[in-house]
Amino acid sequence: MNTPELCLGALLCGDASGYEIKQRFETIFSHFQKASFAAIYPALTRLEADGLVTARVETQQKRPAKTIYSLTEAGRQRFIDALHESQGDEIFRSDFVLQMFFAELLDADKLAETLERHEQRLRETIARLEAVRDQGGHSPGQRFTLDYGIAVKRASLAFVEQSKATFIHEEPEP
Amino acid sequence: MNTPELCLGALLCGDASGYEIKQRFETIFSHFQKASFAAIYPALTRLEADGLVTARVETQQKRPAKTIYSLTEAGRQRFIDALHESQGDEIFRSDFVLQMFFAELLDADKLAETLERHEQRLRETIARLEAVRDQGGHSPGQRFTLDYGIAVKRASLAFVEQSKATFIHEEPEP
DNA sequence: ACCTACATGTAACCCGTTACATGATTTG
DNA sequence: CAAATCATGTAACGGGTTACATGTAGGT
Repeated sequence: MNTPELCLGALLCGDASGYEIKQRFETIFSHFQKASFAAIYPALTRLEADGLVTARVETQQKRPAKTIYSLTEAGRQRFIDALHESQGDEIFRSDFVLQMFFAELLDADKLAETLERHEQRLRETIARLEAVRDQGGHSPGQRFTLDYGIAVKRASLAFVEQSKATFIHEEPEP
Repeated sequence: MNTPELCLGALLCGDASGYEIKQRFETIFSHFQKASFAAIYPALTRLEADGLVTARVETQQKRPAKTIYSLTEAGRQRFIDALHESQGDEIFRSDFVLQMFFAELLDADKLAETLERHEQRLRETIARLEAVRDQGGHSPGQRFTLDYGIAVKRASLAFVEQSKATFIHEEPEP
């Protein structure tokens, strides 16, 4: 799925501006999809030209005006079609795992930092997902994605914690 | 890490042709990095021009001649530097998780197929990683990446298997 | 004074993918 | 006899990123 299609998906959760769509990518979608402003804004312009969304401008006091987009019926259908056509492909690329593959070539310091940082990130991701989950109000599908993310990240964390000793040999403080 | 840098890493495991480098991406690197022929071959040409690898042609009977690349000391150092500079970034994008997020919009059939297919893929990946691991001869770092992959994929599989009942309601065969 | 949040956009660039082209040999 | 494996490459295209540009309001 490319950015325009993902924007349709984001709008299925309710009308939103480009800025707000980006926020959805940072919260509910954050652990399985990404999109930048530079991809979202042109996508929305295009989707409007194609009749898949409609736009209206909302002026605010004390805030810049924003353009709110709504799915049209065609847009809704387009997204559902795309969902059905999707083969469920996944992309995973990890420089962390690459670093560990070549752990023997890393300085002891860098190796320790790498593991530490990765643990940290996993803990942050888990905390963020739990926070979103605990807000409640999710459909079973949405709930699945949150719990799935939490389960997988927890397994990663457990494995890293357990393997740490193999790679890091505590030195007494001088 | 981009394709040229990854090729240096692949060559750290021993001299290889472009074709053989691709095979390394399909086996030992397969669960955390990807590279296509169309990215590898130009990368190798470039690396040679930059003095990071050397090339020699090896003729074979009954097989096309192949160009074997070897890391130079500069190439080896370049890769180690890149490893140290890496922030361990990860990219994960999953259309499967997206489909599950919108599970309520999918046909019962498509939903069942989606879950089934994902389970299948997870089992295949686990089996492939176990096969590579059981060949033995890996450094602790390499071993970590294999075991990490297996641990994470098993957790995913367990979660999907356990959640299946929530989404699929077995209908008696007509 | 400075940074963050809100809000939208463009231009240049990079990297990688898809598809194509070629050709021998082995396996089913 | 078709398909897969071995082996290398190019050309066109597409998609997304980085960086830039602009401006207000509110918090530290």
